[in-house]
Amino acid sequence: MKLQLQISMNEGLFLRNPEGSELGKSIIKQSIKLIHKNGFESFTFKKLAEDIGTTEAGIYRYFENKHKLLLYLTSWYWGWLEFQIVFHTNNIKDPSIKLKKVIKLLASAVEDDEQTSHVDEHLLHQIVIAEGSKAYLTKHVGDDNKQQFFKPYKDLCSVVGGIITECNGKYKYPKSLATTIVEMAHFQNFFMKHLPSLTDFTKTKTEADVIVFLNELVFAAIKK
Amino acid sequence: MKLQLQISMNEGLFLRNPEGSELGKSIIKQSIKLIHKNGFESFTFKKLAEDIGTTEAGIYRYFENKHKLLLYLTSWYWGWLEFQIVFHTNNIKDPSIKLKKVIKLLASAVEDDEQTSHVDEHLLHQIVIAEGSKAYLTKHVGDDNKQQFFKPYKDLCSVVGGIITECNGKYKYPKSLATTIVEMAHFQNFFMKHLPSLTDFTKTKTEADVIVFLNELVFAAIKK
DNA sequence: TATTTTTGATAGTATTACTATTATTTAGAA
DNA sequence: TTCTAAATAATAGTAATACTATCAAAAATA
Repeated sequence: MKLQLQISMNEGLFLRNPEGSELGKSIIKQSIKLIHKNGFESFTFKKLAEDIGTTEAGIYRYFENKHKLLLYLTSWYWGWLEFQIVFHTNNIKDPSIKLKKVIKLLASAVEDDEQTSHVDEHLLHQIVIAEGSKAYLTKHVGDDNKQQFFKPYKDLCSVVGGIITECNGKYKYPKSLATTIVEMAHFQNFFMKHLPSLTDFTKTKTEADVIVFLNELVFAAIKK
Repeated sequence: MKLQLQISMNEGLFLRNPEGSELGKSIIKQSIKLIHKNGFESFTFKKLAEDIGTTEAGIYRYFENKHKLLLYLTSWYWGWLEFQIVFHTNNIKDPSIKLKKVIKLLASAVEDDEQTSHVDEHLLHQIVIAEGSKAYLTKHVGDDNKQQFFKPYKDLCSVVGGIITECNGKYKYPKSLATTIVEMAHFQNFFMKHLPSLTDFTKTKTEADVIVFLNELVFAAIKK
């Protein structure tokens, strides 16, 4: 049996649902490759169109602009990650073990998931590390927020915050700690790779170190 | 006596030193206002030139492109902040008190500093919160790093890391904790303002809460 | 006063970020 | 199978962006 994982997306993010056609799926697939390769700044719909073998206007029928596409990709990622977390922490009773699992999932390189054929989760994870914050670091963050574009991100943080509260109901900053974990899982990975002197992981340069750092940080903070 | 604080800048950031002329200083002054007002994405040299009353080509004589200008502004900010930290923690013996002072300086809204007439530190602080990470979240982060463009940021983190080590010489992750403090001081402020449900500061929405959160986080982590 | 440096004015190019139109292909319903 | 509607391809065009180049005027300096 082959299961297809479907992530429900905010309809405001696209003009036409890319999941609904072959062209749409190849827009997603190739945009991930292209953004990963050249970065979001130099990514254009024209280059994407050439890559796919369609026209610029063809892409615009699906996405209003490249920022919406970035929001789509990051939303997809956060939705997917929330599912991974819920799935992998299912049946775990002990909230501390759950939280450790979550940190591991957040800070580990992701393997490509066969359940979602047109999305390369490994590349997408790298994109979210390097470009993810650009989704909300804009002047229109307020408008985008009103349209619920950050809901998947918020939902994920909320899940993590919930587990923190399960660990220690008296801890006063579960949400802020959750966002700290999520952001730092990415930032420490980015720094380790590109500006290693900002981290303490210069020798090994492995995600495992980031995980230990985050674990110690979090469990010290919520210790009863 | 009026002291003028001069921050030494990496020469690779500009083509002509903006500190050296009136036009240069107004480029700095107005770019801060304009980026603060409309955000970095919609900021162009043309608009800046119109604001100042010079031409696009006039700006290009000082800065190669707007990314270099952003690097210039953020570098200036980190240099200035490092000075503030060294200055305000001078003579403090107890490293814990020092660290608290640092967290406060990092997470507090900055007042405009009269010592630097052409730079509005308050606006610049807001810019660094909202746009600062775009300075290194690029595909050319490696090249920029080779040219030492992130030295001021690294130096600041290094100072903070040093104080952490003073507090507890056995703590294994002083650098990563330092970058966590620096980044989160900004991110929590950003989230508080724009995506408040990601934080626990929804009622008061004040920096004071961020400071308490960071203090608790940091001192729990480095507790002996 | 001569000369170097800095600025202003103008022009021009390639690329980006779109919009619009029409023809062609494809897929589904009758 | 044929008709119809939807999706795509092909082409064209525009305004703005991100620059570069040139030359004259002004200002500073020697």
